[in-house]
Amino acid sequence: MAKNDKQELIVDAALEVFCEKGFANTRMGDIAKKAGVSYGLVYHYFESKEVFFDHIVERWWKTLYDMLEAEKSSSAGFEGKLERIIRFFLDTYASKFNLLSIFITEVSRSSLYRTDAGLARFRKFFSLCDEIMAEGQKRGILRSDVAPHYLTYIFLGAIEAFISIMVLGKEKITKQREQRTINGIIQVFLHGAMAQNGHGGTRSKT
Amino acid sequence: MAKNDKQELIVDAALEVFCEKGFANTRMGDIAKKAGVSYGLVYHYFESKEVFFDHIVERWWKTLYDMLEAEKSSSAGFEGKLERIIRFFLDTYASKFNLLSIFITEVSRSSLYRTDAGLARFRKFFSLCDEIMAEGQKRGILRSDVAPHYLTYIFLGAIEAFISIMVLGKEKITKQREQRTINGIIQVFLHGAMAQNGHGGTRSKT
Amino acid sequence: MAKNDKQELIVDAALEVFCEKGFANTRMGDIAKKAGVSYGLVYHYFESKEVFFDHIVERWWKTLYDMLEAEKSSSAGFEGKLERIIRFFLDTYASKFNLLSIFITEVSRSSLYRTDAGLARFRKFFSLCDEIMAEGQKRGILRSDVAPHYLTYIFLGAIEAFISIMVLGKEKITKQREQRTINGIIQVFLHGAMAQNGHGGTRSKT
Amino acid sequence: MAKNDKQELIVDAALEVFCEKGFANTRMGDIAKKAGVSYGLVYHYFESKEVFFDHIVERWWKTLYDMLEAEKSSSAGFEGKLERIIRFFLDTYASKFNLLSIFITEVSRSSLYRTDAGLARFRKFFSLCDEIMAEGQKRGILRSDVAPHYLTYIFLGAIEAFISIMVLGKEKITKQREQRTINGIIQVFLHGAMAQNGHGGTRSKT
DNA sequence: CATGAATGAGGGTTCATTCAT
DNA sequence: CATGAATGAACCCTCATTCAT
Repeated sequence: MAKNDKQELIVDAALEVFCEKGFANTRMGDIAKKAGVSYGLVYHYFESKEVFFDHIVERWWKTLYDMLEAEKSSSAGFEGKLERIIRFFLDTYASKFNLLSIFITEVSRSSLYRTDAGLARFRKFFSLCDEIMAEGQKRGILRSDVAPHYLTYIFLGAIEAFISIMVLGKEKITKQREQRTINGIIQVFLHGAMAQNGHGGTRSKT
Repeated sequence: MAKNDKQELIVDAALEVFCEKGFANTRMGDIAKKAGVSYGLVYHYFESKEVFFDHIVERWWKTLYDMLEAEKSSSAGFEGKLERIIRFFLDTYASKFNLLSIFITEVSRSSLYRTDAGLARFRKFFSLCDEIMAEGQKRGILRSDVAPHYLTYIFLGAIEAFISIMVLGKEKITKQREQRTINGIIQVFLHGAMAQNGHGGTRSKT
Repeated sequence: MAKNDKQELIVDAALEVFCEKGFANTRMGDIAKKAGVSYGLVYHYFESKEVFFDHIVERWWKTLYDMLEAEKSSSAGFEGKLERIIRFFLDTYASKFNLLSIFITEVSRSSLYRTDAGLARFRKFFSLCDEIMAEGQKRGILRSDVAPHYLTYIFLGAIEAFISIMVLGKEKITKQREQRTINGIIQVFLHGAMAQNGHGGTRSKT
Repeated sequence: MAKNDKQELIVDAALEVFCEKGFANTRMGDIAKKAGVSYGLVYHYFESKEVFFDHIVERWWKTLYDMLEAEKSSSAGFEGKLERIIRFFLDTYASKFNLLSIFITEVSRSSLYRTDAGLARFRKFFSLCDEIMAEGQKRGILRSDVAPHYLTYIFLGAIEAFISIMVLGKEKITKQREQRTINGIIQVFLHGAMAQNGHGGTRSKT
């Protein structure tokens, strides 16, 4: 446990530093200093800077996949799935800002991740969402004249844009704002941005 | 003219190398070599690697702003504006892949750009789009129960997600695919992803 | 102790190289090679070439100040004080040639030291000597119709000229020559260069 | 004449820049800019930075030698010779500060000048003064129990110390101060720093 | 004479990584 | 486990110098 304590200490420090300075500008020494451990101990646990970073990112991808898998398998209502996906990101923003910030600024489209492995991670993320969209189509909830991955791009793109702006501006999030954001995205995603289509105003004022 | 030739040569080489390797992994020597000029000449034109990169990025931001300003001021139909915005990105993808790739992977959310100046660039980009959306609301085309910047996030987020996937996968784009993408985004953005709302299938099969 | 060993090794090597080539023509690699350590170790102990040099120079100034402070506070005879000051420089010349050579050629009047801080160092050096001269005046030993700092300039100027010539010519110094030099400076400084003033020949033949 | 104009313009600019930044920190471009000429023109007149600097320094040495030769050959009174030597430096300080500053900080003891040629320049300077001192001894004015070069060191050392302090502090010089300085140096040099030796107060209050 | 674009060797500095203690 | 001294390859940048125009 003492072992894991130190290791966790280092990981937490890394999250902070990677978030604050970015991968390229983070020194292994910065992490050690922030964690309050010696220089070499970081190398005791992680063989290299890159492996260390991958370790962190990998954990995040897994969390993301797990969440999406859960929604996919779930028998819950479709709109609820969308809501939970959005809420997942917003909750993570509130509780693990560093992690989400790293994901947005260093991973999601970084040139660091323009390898086959990186592309694969990314595609799996979108694929899982595709399947949820396809299921929505099969259930007759979503229109079928648009390919499911188009729906995915629009839905995830919207979420990412929101999160990105929040991350870059280090904005605060409140429960109220969270709900407004969820409603806004779902409203427009499902019913469109056009006026007078008869459902826009019924749900909420965003 | 001979003067600008060399400088342009260097800029083109830089676009290629920055695109291929990313800012952090680009060596000034790589750029010089690719441009077929001496090491020092790069510094004759650009005082540092960072300034050089900024120069490139700044030109891009200006192009982007100009395009959005033009749409904002234009008296054209609203849907046409949306279409031209999307088309702008897709055309740039086709004609200046390197530039757009750099924008996506190194700029749009990069930690490099998490400065006040960087944030300002970003906000101006979103702001201009906000104004177009607000105008759509005033014209009665867009629903008014959603704040304009929400619409912006969804619209631009969708475009960026499309472009990102294309950039990461280095995908080819055809005229046909371009049109399908434009229609897809506009359809879902304006009319929503839901089935049986009566306008989805009329425009095109995507 | 092993720790200080390496550091001391590097400092000694630096003294040699700075002395031989001067600050501007000294390469950090030269120092490392001369010390028999790796390139990076120099930077482990000293953050930059300039800081390293300052560290060396600072130690020297301190030694100099300490010596002058000691003479100032001492209750010894005035002529003895002058003699010990001169002897201090000649002894340092014999035992730490490199250090004194660096002081003469790189510090004492170098443009490197034309900063406020550099000027302050210099003035403190002269100030301490001023006080000793002023004390000599108060004791009635030195003439009072000349400002003490004039006396300082002449006394220290003489020492520096001697040392400079020796440094530039890399001359050997013997005990005999040391004593002759001390006598020569003191004789002329105290009794003047004129003939037939009745005290020139009594002390020694220089 | 137009030719010499440009050349002189460049030399003057060089004096300013070398004085302000020192040899090592002066860029050929700085000189060109200060002179208001193009980069390459400096090279049209001076084949290299070092040759350029030598050219400047060489002119100074010649001026110095000429002055000392003139005093040596002159049949004027000995004390007048000393006075004119001191006055020469003080006048140069007033009229050609840059030149004298460069001499003090970059030449007189610089490691740049620790070559055989440099040492030779220096020795010739001292030698000429030696001869004047020897003549003073032969005339029976100066004491003969001290070797002439000792007298030289003390006399020139005093002058250099005065000038150095003035240069480092960029001090102003007035006619009055000039005379006081001359008297002070000559008084102490000739009659010594000791009190009650019967000639201190007769000349002036310094 | 005059310009300034072009060259490229060289130097200071960084920092991931290793390893003896 | 833990430390931090030690390594050295790599990279950005400088700037004296050349030369075509």
